[in-house]
Amino acid sequence: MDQLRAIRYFNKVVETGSFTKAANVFNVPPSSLSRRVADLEKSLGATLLKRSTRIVKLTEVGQIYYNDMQQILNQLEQSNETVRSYQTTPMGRLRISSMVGFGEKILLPLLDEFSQLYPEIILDVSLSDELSTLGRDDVDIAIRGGYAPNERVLAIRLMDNGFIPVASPRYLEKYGVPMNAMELQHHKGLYFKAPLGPTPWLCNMNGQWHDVSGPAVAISNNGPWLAKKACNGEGILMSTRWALASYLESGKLQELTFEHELTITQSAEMAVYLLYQKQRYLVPKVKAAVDFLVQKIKVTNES
Amino acid sequence: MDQLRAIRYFNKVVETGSFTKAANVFNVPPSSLSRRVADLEKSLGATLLKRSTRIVKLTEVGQIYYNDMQQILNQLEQSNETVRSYQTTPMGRLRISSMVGFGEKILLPLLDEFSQLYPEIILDVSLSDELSTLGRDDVDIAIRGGYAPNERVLAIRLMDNGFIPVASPRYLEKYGVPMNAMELQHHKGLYFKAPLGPTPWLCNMNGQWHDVSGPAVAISNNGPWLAKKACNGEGILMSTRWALASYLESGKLQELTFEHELTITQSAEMAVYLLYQKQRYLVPKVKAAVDFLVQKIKVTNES
DNA sequence: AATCACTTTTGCCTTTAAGACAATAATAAA
DNA sequence: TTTATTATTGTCTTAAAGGCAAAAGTGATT
Repeated sequence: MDQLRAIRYFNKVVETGSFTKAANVFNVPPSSLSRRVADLEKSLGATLLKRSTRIVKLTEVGQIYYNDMQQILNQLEQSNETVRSYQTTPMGRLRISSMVGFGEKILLPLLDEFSQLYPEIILDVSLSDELSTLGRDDVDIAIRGGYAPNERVLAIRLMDNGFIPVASPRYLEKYGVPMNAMELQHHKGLYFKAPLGPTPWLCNMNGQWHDVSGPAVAISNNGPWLAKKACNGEGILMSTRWALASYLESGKLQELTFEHELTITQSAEMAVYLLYQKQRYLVPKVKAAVDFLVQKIKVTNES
Repeated sequence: MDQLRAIRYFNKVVETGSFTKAANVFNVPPSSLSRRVADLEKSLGATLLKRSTRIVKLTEVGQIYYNDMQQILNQLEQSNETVRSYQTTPMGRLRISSMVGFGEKILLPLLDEFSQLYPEIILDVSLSDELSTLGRDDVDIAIRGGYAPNERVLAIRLMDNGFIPVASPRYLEKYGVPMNAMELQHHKGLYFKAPLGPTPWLCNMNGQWHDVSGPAVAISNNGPWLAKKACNGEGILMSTRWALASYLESGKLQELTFEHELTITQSAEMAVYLLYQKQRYLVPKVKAAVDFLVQKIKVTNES
């Protein structure tokens, strides 16, 4: 029995929920799938699918097996790709996932440049702040704020992701420039909502954490909208330096500095990380993109 | 092409270093392997093996591919086993790895009992203090001191693994009972050598770490030998409570207590952990052993 | 309750791919 | 150079998967 073929059939049946539909995908008659899946079940000594004429659904062990096989097929495909593309020119579909703010501001412009360098690479970019995206190896490169999820994944620190407080000159004129962190409690706040919740204004003074958040004027996960409000003088905003760079340069917003630095989390240092699977660095398209992004972003950031 | 079969052939050729030898394993003519491996190479568009009449060796990408495939075949086999043994009585080969001290003192006696409960399980026990043993999924259950290596592995805390200082009554008579940790520096030391190096006598006094090791009389990774020396009054020994239990009970050795507790490492709390892969808990033999060991050891330890 | 529509399964034949065996080619060692 | 060993190639046989049509099963419809 061609076990792998049987597994591929089985998986497709699960995905489509039908022998007939799965058979169409492979361009073979449904009878073939029926036989192969039956072979597989026989060889495992267990029923994987509960069939009736209308619906096909997984048994309990079928579910376990399906999950495992999905992962194995995935790994196998990746290994094959690694070998096939070994020492070839970068090409093919490159799946990149990034936080939306970073993606819009920094990644996409860089990728335009990247596309010109490697026209044979087809970019497939997803911007999302959901954390789950790298979960199941469905992406070649991910850009996230913080943490390396596991040992097989390599994390490269791209740039600082620390939040800084800013306000428009107009706002500061009207309400005064806060002289120390504690005073912020009496200022209007524009709060960025990160995937893990809103971002309070925190300040560590002499080993003690203080929440110095002022009353909220607006809360959103949309950075540009909050930035616009800040420019309008509607309140003080904490966001990342890279997201605010253009406003700071044009003078529409200005950074507030305090003796005791502000942050938005008590936990470790914030940074933007590029993540990829160690093994996949061998695939030319992945290597090209990792090298390109790291070089471009680090240079920009360190100059 | 039966890709999986080709991969199995390829892997065996790598392992045996010969098409002929590998062919004998599968009871097929060498020509079959030659053809299948050639098919595989063609489908990957890469040469995996550098052949000559005398030696067969991996190419660079062949090495990469071989590593990947070894892991994939392993996973596949485990998944198959999971399904096959689902809801059956515990049976088959169960591979257990343990630290030697713990293995001899505690694990092996328990396993004798376990064997009587589950006669269909064939035990395959390796005692070793090397850390690498769980590395590549070559074991069902591992028992180690500390740390859960990665997310797919589950760690259950079995018992405390803290080191306590002991000496024989004779020694204490002759050299005096040390009244505080600092005095230990003038006492003779028997040092256990853990896999990560020897185990100094450390003491944390008011937030400050002090190395209070005395001059060494003997250093070894063999606990019983050191214990015997301690009984002979040759010096003070630090070892785990479970390893010393019998000597303490018989009065051959007695525990030394100090205001500031002694340890052998500055890092986190020491404990013995039972490790296994989450998924594999579904396999009856693994579940049976995990449940049995946890229950037995926890009960013994908490009573 | 009976029929209908759709899907899976079974039977039978065809096609494809892997195994068997002998012969050939290649090469490291003697 | 010869020899012994090993991988490869050619040809045939055997095993396994595909194709097609008919049958069986089942949820939905009338």
